[in-house]
Amino acid sequence: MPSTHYDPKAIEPKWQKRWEQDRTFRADDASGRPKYYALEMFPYPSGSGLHVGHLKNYVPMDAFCRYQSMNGFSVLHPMGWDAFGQPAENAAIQTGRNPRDLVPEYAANYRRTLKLAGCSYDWDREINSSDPAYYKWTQWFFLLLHQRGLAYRSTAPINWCPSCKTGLANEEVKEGRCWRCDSLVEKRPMPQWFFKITAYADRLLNDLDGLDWSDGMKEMQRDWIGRSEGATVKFQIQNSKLEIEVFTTRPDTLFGATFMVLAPEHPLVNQITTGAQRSAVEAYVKQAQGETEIDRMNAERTKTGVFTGAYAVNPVNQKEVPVWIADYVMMGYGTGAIMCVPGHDARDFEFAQKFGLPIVQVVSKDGSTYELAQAEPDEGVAVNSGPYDGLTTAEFKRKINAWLEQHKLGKPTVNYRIRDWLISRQRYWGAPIPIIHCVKCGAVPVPEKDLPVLLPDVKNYQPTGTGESPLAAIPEFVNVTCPQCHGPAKRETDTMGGYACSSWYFFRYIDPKNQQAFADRKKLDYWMPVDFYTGGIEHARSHLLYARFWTKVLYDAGYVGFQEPFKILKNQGSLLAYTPGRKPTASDNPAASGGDEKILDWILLKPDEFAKYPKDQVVWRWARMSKSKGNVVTPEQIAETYGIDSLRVYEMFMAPFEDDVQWTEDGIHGSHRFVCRVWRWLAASLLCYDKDWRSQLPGQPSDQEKKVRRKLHQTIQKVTHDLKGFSF
RNA sequence: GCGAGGAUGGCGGAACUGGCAGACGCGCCAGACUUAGGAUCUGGUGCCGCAAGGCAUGGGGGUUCAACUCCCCCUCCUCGCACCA
Repeated sequence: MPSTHYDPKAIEPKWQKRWEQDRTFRADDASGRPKYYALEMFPYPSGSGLHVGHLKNYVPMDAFCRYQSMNGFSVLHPMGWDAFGQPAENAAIQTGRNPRDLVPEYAANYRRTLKLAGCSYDWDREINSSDPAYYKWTQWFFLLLHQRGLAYRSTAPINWCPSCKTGLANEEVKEGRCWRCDSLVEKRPMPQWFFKITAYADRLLNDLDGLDWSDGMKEMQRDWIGRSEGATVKFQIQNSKLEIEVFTTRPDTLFGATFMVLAPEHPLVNQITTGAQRSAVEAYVKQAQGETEIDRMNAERTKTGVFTGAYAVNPVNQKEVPVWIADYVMMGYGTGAIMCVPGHDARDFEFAQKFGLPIVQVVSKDGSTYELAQAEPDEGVAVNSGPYDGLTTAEFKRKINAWLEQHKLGKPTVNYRIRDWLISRQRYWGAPIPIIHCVKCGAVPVPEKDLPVLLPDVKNYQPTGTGESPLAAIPEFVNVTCPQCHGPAKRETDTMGGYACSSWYFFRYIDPKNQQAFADRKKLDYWMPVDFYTGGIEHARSHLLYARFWTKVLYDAGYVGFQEPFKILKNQGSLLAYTPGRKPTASDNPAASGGDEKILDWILLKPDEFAKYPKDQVVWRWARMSKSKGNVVTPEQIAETYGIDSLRVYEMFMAPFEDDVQWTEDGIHGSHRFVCRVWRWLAASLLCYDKDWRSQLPGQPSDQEKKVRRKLHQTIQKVTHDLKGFSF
């Protein structure tokens, strides 16, 4: 009989121990029950441990899993560690210790806190992506992609973080800065491995329609894939055999193309530039090279450019059009060259005005011609377009595409914004790329039987900055024989970026100890796909895109029978803590004096600074809870004062799962009182509980009894409805 | 600029397919218990009004017996992308 006094310190350890002993949350592969796979994005273990903000993700899913389990589902709810990659390695570098030693310590700490928080994980399935038994299969995936022609090596200018000293995928660059350290990213040409995610662009786009994800999330992926339909058109250089190919979404405006612009890096620039213009062009190219990505991408900037001296011929009307170079054209998109229609494109209009280039109207609202005060990008009726006058934009596009194709001057083309996934990292802490470079045979994949390629244990793991990973300094690792010709060869020394590990981890939970395959097919068929996935929105364009890509590759190769790994996805809001900071001064903002730092509007005060800082100048704000801001509350603290259940109630209840929550001590106090009240009420009810209640039911219930029963069922209905909607 | 989401008491937020607006928590008010209360418990609490009653879901219009919910216009907020041709 429970006491009417609520004593979490007696209740919670008792049950946590029981769960541990009975392995209550073990997922059964052969229960015969319908399955439910619930997953939270696995964390990278860091030294600062878990705080109550992290639990905002884990606790609601935990409650939901318990509910599903009580409803008869066989629930798979696993946990593991995203232990390879920059986050873990940077943390290790900061503490001056080896990530190999740190990861297990940190993981143990996380595991302890999650158990304290009462989370119902099947710990028998715990995984660690830096474990050779795990990364063997990460390497196997590399080989699978390689075998299917989806992994290739290329020397192209890539994103380079000068502080982390490694190449980065496009998805790891935010506003021109490194995702881990915020440094401005540079361009460096280096031989690197890429995964051909662009080959899956259309499928990644189309299959979004069937997913139960938020509109915002799907839209972010659509934007990132960036499909646009148009045409490629060839322009002949006057008095030359050379031609410039452009991509345009508006082939119907060809008659209004009065000049062309090439990106400064375009390979034809050097060949077409005339003697008179050479020095001006070279100076401009040099200047453009010195600019950072962030300068280049700034749309507010006024247009600059230089005439190459060359002219091209507009294929539809044979008019000569001058060819310019300008940095508003990006080499990485389309063909790196554009035809310019100043009448109907704002950027071209600005450029034409500045350099006195002709502006011709070819689209009209009503079929009449009039003076253009600005570019008119809207669709309409063709004018000044010879035989096409009077056609609507859509008709014109159809006809001109056919004409271009017939005369071999162009063709309908689809372009994507997404680029291939750069996977090489010049860093120690990752899965070695399973490739051997042989002078005779080229890049030879390591035979599957030789996997895993073990990451050597080294003292010095710091990134070198030379463009080579620290592994290049280990002769025993580097010097091998070629698997094909058995001649001397050298191992690839780059490692894979951490996103490789997280692109398939949800498969490994299904069969975490399998040594013959990444997971058993029967088990995959039972458990996959993930029914409900939660995690941070910051992975919208990276992890979630990569994982979908790899799943489709597995499907194509016949390893799985589904094409989408995550049916339902929700992104948790953050936990915000009221945090002291100060207003920045001029010296905090080097940007104002031409530096490259971000402009700051608030600088948080660490606890020691806060103690010294004049109180009347402190500015308080709600800021995301994090160890680095010094505003964390730990689950241990709350467990001590109120008990974990009060914390769990608070985190689930204070706002919808996807919204931010402001952490207040008053709020947790209220949740605690609520839990106390429930306990007291329940304990009191149990005093009058009659086990034999069924036989006591009256044949004809009184009105009072009917009311009680109605209320009971209304409550069941409401609670069921709320839980199913992940609303607490 | 483009795209997505949002706006409900003093505060966080409920309200499923249109059907009693404001669940629950904070705060506030009153009472109980106390030497004491920044503890605990009980009750009350959208706004105006003594009351009857009236007014209320960012603003304006519309559909409907009925609108927080659907449609149109506007304002503001948050997030994402941003010279992508």
